[in-house]
Amino acid sequence: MTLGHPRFPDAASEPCLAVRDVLDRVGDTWSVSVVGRLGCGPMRFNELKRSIDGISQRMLTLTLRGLERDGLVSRTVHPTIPPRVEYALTLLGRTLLEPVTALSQWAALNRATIQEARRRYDARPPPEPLAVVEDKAE
Amino acid sequence: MTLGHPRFPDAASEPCLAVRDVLDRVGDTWSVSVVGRLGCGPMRFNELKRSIDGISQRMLTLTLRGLERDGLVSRTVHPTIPPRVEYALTLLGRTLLEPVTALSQWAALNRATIQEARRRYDARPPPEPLAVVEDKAE
DNA sequence: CTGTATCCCCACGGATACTG
DNA sequence: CAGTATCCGTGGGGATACAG
Repeated sequence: MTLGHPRFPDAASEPCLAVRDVLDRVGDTWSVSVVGRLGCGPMRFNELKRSIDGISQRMLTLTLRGLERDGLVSRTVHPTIPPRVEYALTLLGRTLLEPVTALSQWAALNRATIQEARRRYDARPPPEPLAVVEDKAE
Repeated sequence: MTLGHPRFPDAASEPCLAVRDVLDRVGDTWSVSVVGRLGCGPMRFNELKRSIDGISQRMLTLTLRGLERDGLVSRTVHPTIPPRVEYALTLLGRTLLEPVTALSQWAALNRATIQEARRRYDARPPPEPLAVVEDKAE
């Protein structure tokens, strides 16, 4: 039953489905950034907004709501004037930080390689004009 | 310089940006599934298509092209009739399998918890009708 | 300060048909 | 078998304005 190529454990048979779950949550444009920032400690709304480059108010709210909904982030309102709302990772949210960090390290490590591969790929001549399509002078 | 709450290493200052890179590649609907399947060994196009539930021909092609472009997947054409094309993870692609698996394990482990959190969140009464809006009988 | 509500664009991805 | 081409719907996300 030995095969000619290395086999990983079924590291990806049903786990695949599980990954999609996480990615559906964390794969969007902003969740990781938010979780990342909160990984450094609780933060207020505008503090987050300022520290995450390019995020809109709307998206920050939506992202935070999503994370809160899934129990990854807690939201604490201090009923003062002006209002003060603090967001923080929950215990669950912090455990997520680990695999995400692993991913980020992989990314940091291989970013250059990937960009190079991409560059090469893009620089390839298109396969061929296929059949010469009789470009008859109209 | 001690603060009142646990601090993670800057696990997310610039790494954040790196993560986005990976997620832009792997965060889409199908990449992880494809990489996952290929983690079990090389496969042909339709073999992949059949083994990944719900993927369309178009998306399989696009996903494979993307992964190939980034040097994560190799594409080998056997010029026979009918054509035979084999896809496989490159070395780089295999290293990606690791952090992805970590993520999938996290997902598998916490899926139930998250769904429960989600259920509770959704079952919450809407904050309030705000101010009673004088629903005067028109 | 911390949001919600609207409008609007466009990229992702499905369905289908055609080709080497 | 292994794609490419086309059409099209949906929703993610930006910009802006308004509200408690």
